[in-house]
Amino acid sequence: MEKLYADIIINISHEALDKVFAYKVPFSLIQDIRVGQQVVVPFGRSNKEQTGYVVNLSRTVNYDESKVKEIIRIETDHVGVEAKMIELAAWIRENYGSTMIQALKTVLPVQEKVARKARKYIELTMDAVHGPAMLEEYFSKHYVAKARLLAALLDHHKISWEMASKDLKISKSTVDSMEKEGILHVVTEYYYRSPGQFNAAYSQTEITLNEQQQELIDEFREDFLKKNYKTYLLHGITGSGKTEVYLAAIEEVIKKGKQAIVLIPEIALTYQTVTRFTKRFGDRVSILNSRLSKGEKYDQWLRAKRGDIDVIIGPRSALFVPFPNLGLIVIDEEHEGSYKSEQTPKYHAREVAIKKAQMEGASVILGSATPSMDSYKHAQDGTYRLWELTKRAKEAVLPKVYIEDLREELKAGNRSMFSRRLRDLIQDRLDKGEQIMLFLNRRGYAGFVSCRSCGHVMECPHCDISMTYHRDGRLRCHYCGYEQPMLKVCPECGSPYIGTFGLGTQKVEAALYKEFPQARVLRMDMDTTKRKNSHEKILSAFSDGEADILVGTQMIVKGHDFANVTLVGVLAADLSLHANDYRAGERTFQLLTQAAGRAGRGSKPGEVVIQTYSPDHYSIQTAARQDYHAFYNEEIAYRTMMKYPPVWQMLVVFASGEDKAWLDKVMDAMAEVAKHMDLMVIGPSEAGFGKINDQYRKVIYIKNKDYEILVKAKNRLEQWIDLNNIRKKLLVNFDFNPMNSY
DNA sequence: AGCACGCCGACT
DNA sequence: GTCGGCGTGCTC
Repeated sequence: MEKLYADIIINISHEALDKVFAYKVPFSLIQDIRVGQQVVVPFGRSNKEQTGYVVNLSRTVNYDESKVKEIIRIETDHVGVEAKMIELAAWIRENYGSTMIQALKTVLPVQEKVARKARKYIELTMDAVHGPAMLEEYFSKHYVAKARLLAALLDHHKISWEMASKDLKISKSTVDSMEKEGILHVVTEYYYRSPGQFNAAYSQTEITLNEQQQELIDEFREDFLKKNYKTYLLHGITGSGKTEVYLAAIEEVIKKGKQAIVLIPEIALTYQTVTRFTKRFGDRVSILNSRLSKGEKYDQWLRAKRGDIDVIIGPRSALFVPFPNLGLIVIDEEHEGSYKSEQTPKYHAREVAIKKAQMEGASVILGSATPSMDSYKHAQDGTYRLWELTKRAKEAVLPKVYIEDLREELKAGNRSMFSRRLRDLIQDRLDKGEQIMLFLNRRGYAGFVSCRSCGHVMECPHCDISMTYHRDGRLRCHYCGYEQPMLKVCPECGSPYIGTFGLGTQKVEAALYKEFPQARVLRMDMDTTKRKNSHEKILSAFSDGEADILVGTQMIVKGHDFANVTLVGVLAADLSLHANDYRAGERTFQLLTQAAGRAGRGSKPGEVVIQTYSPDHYSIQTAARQDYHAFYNEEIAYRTMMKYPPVWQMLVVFASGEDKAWLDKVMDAMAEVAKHMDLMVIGPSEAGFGKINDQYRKVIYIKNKDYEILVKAKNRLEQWIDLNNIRKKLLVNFDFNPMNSY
């Protein structure tokens, strides 16, 4: 039998973990060894037994072969938290395409700054009477390091490890030997860095459920007690009280001594949402978000592992919090694109959650007012249990929605960005002292710059994408950051008539000041929310009535309740409708439905104005009627016809590199490999942005009805890539059922 | 992290 | 010569 080697990550939780060590697989283990397994290996000069994880298997080693040791045994009975995580990482690697190290890094927390969570002290244990005598002895024996340390300890009793090593230049071996002599003691004080910004008062208020909600919870309880762990899709219109259902389900799970993970899109991870959980579960809840430092994140991880908390709330990555006895994973706003990772492995949190729940015996609740096509199809198939909440909890009525055709506005001589109806309604609300939200799916002051004479668009020389005009008079590329001053004449035809087009939030703000000079306007977009907490500040200012109109991008439509908002305007629904990927219709429907749901959350009825150039499009029509089922039926017909997910499955092979000829050659060859597997192959074609940072980019789309077959195709291609050493010159990525366009 | 190796001063 | 503290660097 051939020789086999394994790359192994040693399970010492330290920086040294970030490295693989090569070991030989003994003949007796060749049959059983697999990637992701936990093994015991001899490590270091003393050949101390260490636990490690198999990260890769190969026939060759690139290390001095005489120094390669053999694996001692495979650890089989280990069921620790880490082992579960490793298993999940192995699944992610297989199903999304990445190296085992990349998969492990997504699943295990970064531990590089762990040391700082603990303060180490050196404390004198020997009594003060014997101390000076000991010091004398050290001096006489010329034990300089020991004497130095003891003298300091006699003075201060307790000194920090940092001071001892930096100021006194004491090494660890000195401390160790003195500890053995019984002179001192090393104290490690651990403390949690608490994120602490959501310390809402704990008030054990009973959750009051309406009849519909209660039925669902009864069903959940029954399934849960029978250990019948399912995935539930909770489809509830805006304001139908999905959060109450989550809270009640979590309560059931905690009662049985299990823990819950709550995933929320980062953008919706706000004070309002988190407070509802902290009020209910007090300090047994913790929060993860991107604003936490690595150390803070690690501490939340540790608290979960130790059983100090029952509920963790966070974005996608909170999925990997190591609860000892997981009972439930809730995914709120499950249709959100942010649940799909943008980095390799490009996993979808929903799918990983379901896998994890299956591995650990837990239930999953997916919640949304506008479920993703993928989830709703699973619910229709019966793979998920469909729960529908149809009643608005607080007797609020659905808003009245107007669709305004912008083409008609232009014909009528209205060249403003506000339709006549929207303008009238804004004036009406300003007069009544009610609030308005204007929603725009774009950021920045204005869009691209083009020539009005010849139509030439100013593009980034490195990225093939149009540059954006900024108010400081410069043109910038949003992809690579290239910038240049605004041009005076068109580089193509020399015409001086060049200018900015498109619609940005700043432009809307300016137009509002012009048309409604008395209105107080707040703007919320990427630019105004860059600073920490600025997001919260803007929202609370608006909530407190410090402004009449809130103008913003997507981020204003996510789950914020403002009782006094009675008018919502969508300024250009087409911006998301004509994006060049197959999910554009779905995204537009979701966006419009959510935006419309913002109007009339209080006692006053709301109105919504949707401005568009395509008033007859089904995404816009069905969103206006808040009719999810009608939208689903239209959309699934389109997906079926076009062989798009979720009806068909799609694998994107993306590659980029400097050498265009080589890229072309490799992509053509990979397309051939896929075609030989009898798969439907589209491309290779140039990516939407054919060149970014002087790297050429190409994609291949592979489609099949069966996901498993695409996984096989990915494995075959990975094999081919390794065999031909493709990764030396090209970056190759796999993406299943992509959420964004290439 | 843990551990062994090797340098160097001190003592018999 | 030899003993032992102390600092350094490596671990497949």
